[in-house]
Amino acid sequence: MDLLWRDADADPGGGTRRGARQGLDLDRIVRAAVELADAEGLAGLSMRKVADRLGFTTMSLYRHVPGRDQLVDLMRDAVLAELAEPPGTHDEGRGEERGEEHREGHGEGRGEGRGEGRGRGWRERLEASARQGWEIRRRHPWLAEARGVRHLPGPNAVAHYERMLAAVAGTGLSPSEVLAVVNLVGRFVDAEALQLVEAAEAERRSGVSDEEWWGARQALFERFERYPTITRLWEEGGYDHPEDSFAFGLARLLDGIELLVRRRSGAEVSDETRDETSGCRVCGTPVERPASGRPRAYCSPACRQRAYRERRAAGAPRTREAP
Amino acid sequence: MDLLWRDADADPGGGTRRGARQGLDLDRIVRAAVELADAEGLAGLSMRKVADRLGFTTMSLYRHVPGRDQLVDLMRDAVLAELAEPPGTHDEGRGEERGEEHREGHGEGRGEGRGEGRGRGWRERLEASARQGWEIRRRHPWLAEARGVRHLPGPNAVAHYERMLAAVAGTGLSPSEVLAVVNLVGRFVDAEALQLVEAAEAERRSGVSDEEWWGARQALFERFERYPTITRLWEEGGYDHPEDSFAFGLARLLDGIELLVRRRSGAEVSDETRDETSGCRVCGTPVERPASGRPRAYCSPACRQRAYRERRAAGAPRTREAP
DNA sequence: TACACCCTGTGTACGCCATAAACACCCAAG
DNA sequence: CTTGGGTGTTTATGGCGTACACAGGGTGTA
Repeated sequence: MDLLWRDADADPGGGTRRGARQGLDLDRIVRAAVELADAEGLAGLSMRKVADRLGFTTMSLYRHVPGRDQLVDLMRDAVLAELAEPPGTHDEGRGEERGEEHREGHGEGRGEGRGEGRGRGWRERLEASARQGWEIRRRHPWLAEARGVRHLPGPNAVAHYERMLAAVAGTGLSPSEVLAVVNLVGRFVDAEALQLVEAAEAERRSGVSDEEWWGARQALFERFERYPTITRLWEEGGYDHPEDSFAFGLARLLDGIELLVRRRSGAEVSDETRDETSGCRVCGTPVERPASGRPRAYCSPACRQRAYRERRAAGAPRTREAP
Repeated sequence: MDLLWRDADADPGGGTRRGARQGLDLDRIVRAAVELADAEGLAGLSMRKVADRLGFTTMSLYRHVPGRDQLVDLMRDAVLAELAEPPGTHDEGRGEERGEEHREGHGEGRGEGRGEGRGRGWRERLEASARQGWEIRRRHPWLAEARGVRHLPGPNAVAHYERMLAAVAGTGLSPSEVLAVVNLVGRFVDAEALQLVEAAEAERRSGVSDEEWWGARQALFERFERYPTITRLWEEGGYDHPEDSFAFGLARLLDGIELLVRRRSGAEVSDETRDETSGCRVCGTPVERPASGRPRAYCSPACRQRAYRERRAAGAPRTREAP
């Protein structure tokens, strides 16, 4: 914990920090561990291997890190630093290389959205955060494996969390709903990344076991005659050109969340929220914008009326039980 | 693999199966292992402990099971047998006790839906499958942990998979979309269960480390002053009465999927699909049913018109390429 | 300058894990 | 009776995290 949050504290540089050479060092350890985990997965990470990689004995690590679990916590946060700032906030040019290739598929039809202004749409921002998390997990798949153990959030993790919350906080959802939404999306990203790990793992253990694996698979698919739907989908080629499961899932998820947001607010939509939503405020049906005049907010009189009724009735956002 | 799928094969009962007492036995091993994992999690499962629990030496297990991984595969499928049949298909009353308490919150407003007929709604069926998976994972949280390793699906897993696919297959989505939807929901259930494991794990390691843990938490929350949104949500009580994260997530997910289904088909809605959707066929807005006469299918003339236009334009249901 | 101390790195050791290999037994088929 | 396979045991190997005692060197103080 102290180690995780030791940013502004201590470390004034006055110590023995001289030749910068052979001293073991928390950062060196963490960096070596990250490299190792990148290459061999979290299961392949051992104190021994980390120490070997640095040319020290195993136990030397324990002078700097309490134990393996805490090392993983540190690795997690070290890596999460990569998304520290969505490039474009102070921090004069340090010239890092950065991958920066994302934003490839972009879900479904839903237009690119021209939101550029200060507020941007919550959906756009939430999606961006999710994609950032996804990119990081593609570079460091073990991040997803590090779930399940005692997970102390570091400063970078919290910062990312805060950013996601901030994106959703302006939607008019209740506090607990905001949290639920962000957790949901976060878990989705992790779950998706876990699938990556699974695939990588399978690939690593390839070679000898691969034929056995595919033999089993083959035998399996022969048994599948009993399962009509699987067989049909197989024959129709559903497995040949699979969807991009991350993009697909994210789109569904955001659609579902958007529906909730619409249902909840529907009414007091300030213009900031408004110009990013692309459909009827009530039901989400895409609504054709007239050639001239003010763009329509509802797809139909029925929806407009419904919105009015809700505005009348609801008043308070039903968040907590009123006294 | 052979072990996993050894259902209808062999085992005619003609062997040495006599006193039914002290022989080690695959089923006994698997059962003991499941008990152990239920109690201590997958990490606490070791060949030694399983053997000890049965009163044999460690190595004796290897006479019946190739290794730990395969044992886990067997455990998984053994446990998945609990959802073999969604109670109500032949199988004369065996009088199992069964939990059967679910269906508590049921998402949001969305009416109970009276679907009882043969087809039932795809959403209802998919949701039921998801809840089944969820219930099983609440009984056996290690199921979620067993992801990530090489995962050979057993007959029960495949049966469940088939059931979910069948639920979605009638929606008019493309084959790859059907697969993506089912995978998405399946992963969601697992991810949600993983969170359970995490909590349980934290609870198990309680006692001494708990104060340290909460101490850290406390110190953490003091740092949170830097994060305005987190602080605000905290102060507004969002963390005090959290949403049921499974129910919430599932509702969002299904909403998103339903939107896709509507967008895809929109048109040729056969009556089977129809009487389960509770809202406007196009936009999903809840539509009040008139006191007398045929229930309305659209919330507004606009939506009716839109449906008509799409019906004109689309023609074929675009599910598979027509000859 | 001398002494003490602490910080860091090391070596050894323990207990846990999965599993390979060789051995012991018992029952049934030849 | 011999023989052989199924079954359980013993012993051993190599990997893991980490506790503990120790060593050496730089530093603060006398």
